[in-house]
Amino acid sequence: MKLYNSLTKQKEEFVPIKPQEINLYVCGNTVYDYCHIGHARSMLTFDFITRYWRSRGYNVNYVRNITDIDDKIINRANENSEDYKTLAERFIIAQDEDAERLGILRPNHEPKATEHITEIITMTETLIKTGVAYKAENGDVYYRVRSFKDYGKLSHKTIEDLQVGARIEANEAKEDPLDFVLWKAAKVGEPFWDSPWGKGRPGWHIECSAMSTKAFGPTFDIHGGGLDLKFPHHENEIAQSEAATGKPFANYWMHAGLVQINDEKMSKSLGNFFTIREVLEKFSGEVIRFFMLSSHYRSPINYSEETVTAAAAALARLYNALRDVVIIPSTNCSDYENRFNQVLDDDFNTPEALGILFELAHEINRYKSDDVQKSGELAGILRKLTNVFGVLQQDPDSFLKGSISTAEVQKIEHLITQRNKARAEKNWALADEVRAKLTAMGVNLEDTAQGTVWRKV
RNA sequence: GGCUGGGUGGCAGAGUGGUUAUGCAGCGGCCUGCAAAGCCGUGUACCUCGGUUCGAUUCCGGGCCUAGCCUCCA
Repeated sequence: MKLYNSLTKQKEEFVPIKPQEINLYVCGNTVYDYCHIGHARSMLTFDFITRYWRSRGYNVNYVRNITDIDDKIINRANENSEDYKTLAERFIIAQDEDAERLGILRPNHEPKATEHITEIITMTETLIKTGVAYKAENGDVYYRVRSFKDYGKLSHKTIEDLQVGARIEANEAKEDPLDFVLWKAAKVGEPFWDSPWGKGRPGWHIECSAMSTKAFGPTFDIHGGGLDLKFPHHENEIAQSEAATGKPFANYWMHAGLVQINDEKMSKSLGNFFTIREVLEKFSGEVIRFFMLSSHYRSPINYSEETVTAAAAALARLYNALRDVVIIPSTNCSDYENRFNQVLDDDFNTPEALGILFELAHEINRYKSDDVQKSGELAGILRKLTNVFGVLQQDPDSFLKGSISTAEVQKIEHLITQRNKARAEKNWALADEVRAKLTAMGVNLEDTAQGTVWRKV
């Protein structure tokens, strides 16, 4: 298995610390709003990776944290005159709903920052003792970036590089503009926890260091997250954790590419984002999944109605291949499966794996009419492989017909009956007229040997 | 300005030192009352300039363009 490691900027042979066991920590969301499709991409990427490794027999311990205390949460709660905890809980529920609709499996563990205050304080104390952190006059505790000699090893920046761009903000009590906050002194009216430095709350970066260490110990296999977290968040995590424990932090770093809108990064700060629930009004979760997995996880992906519509058409082709085939479950390892695993073993090349799935669909279609056994077996393989993608597990007919009301189905079927009657009478004009009506309703007809079948386009 | 990526056919998107990605769209054919779906066939695609090589889209160097990071962000 080859894995691209952001730390070394190379594909490396992946060797877990314990054979067949993988400890994976991924930065989750700050829960102050609904998730957008950028969050979806990150969640989907690591969901896929987890599913794939499990299919290969690895025991994956997947931990994805929840940041439930943060400036943005506090601000939003104030705006709403709502308790920060209530707000966070609300959006955690929303996130779970969104994830479920995208077919994202629950991680093994979802630690919350507010449940790790003790660990955070302990780690911060250690850092102060070690001399890499200090309490400033304003009550904040900062990390002394220059004290960590490897600082920049993940983002491949030097202290000098960073210095040029560093901004010095007013009211900051840092020794150096590069330093970052570990503990924030509470302002009036803000939620707080008691600490050796007074009432306050944790900085963002230390949360992940504390939670990952709590979950896995000082060193673990993989740390993941969106590419935008590489600097400063992940860089700071390394600085904190390695200074505190004296041991290497994560062995491999994986970063998911960003979702773009019109070739520009989508983010809340730019205001050009779509929430998962907005997108789900137009497309099914399965289509979104398929869309996200159709480009490589490290590449940027352009979200637009056109690109997702194309993905929907492609997925429909796969379902179409499965329609009217008696699927024979695949038990042994086929050639297709070997190739499939081979490309995925190369840093999760999902687009190439998809190519194999389409090849399979093509073969199923070819054998459909004259070798039912063969096409059934191939269909079984297709079903097995797409299970890893988390798509193509529905009944083909249900997928192709979409989720529509029984009343509408009845209406459609009534029109089809009408048309078939006209066809039997060779009244082509009427038949075509009825079909035009159905087309207008978004219904596509296929007259097959077994009768007329329909689907939503 | 510095640091990372990327520039592939109409679009999306893999990959490779010489031979088909794949999907959508297009074109011709089969099938069909006509369609649809499917099948068969079909595209002188690899930013640019040099270098290495028998041969480069693929390796190396320069240039141009583009995205991300350097500030909260999946």
